[in-house]
Amino acid sequence: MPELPEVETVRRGLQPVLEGARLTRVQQNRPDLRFPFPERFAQRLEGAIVERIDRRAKYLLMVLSTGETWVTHLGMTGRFTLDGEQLGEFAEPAPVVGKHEHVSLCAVHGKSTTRIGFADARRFGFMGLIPTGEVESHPWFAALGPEPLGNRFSGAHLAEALAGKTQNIKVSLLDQRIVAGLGNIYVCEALYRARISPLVAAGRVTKPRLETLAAVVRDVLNDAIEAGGSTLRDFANAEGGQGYFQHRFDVYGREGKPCTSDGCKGVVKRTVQAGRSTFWCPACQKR
DNA sequence: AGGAGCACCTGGACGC
DNA sequence: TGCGTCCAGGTGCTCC
Repeated sequence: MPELPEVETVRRGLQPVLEGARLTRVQQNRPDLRFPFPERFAQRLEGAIVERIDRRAKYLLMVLSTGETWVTHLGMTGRFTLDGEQLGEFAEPAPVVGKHEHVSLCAVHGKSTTRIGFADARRFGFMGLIPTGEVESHPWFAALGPEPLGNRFSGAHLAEALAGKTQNIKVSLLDQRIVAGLGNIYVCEALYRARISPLVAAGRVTKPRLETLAAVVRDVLNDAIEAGGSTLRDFANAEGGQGYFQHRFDVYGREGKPCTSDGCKGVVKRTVQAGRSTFWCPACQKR
């Protein structure tokens, strides 16, 4: 399930193939994903050169020579494949490429051509084409909070954004207006590392603890990006597509298992908040 | 206005 | 084995 680190891993994997490449043979296989594709989507990509690939929160931004930016959100199960091979795989079985492939195209870079596929079984992903100068003001981006790995994200920012909030800290951190790009997994992991209870009201977390939280959010994301990088290297080195990477989490998905903290006798608990599973250690995360 | 709840979608896990 | 049920979850919508 792609969260920010997985999207960043995919970005880095696409970069050498797409940047500077001309898009050809673009094929769109259905009218919609989560939302309808833009009008004349394939025609507007055809022949364009990808100037660079950026990322904002969990969105990939392919900046095109045509003045438009091709925006892709991977949703839950969106994935790019290069020449039919999986890119940036995380703890999931190899996909059946083809069955759910909704977009395919070729990236021509000098004399080499790479076939790129986009598959998305659950179709929670979506794509857009936005004039490059209007990306920031587009509804998908206008209200987004700061990048958790950027300079604007800090304990002070959290203190300001969460002041007076009675909503619990777990659900608040999932709010993309407060910080953009955190999903369920890394919010659980970050709260665990910061020893903050997911149940506590966001506005009641003290400033020093928010400083810690901001720091561990960066750590947890950077660790995952690093792991993703090694996944990509393994993937590139692997013959026959072996070597899928099983990302390790301290609490996520570990209900009933012992807490991994030194000396803690706690057991990881699953609690549902706003319809989402929260995994946490009630012994370590007391307030 | 902020927050809660739900729709969207499919595959995998699990129980009988 | 096969069928039914539940669960995963990011975003955007509706409703209070």
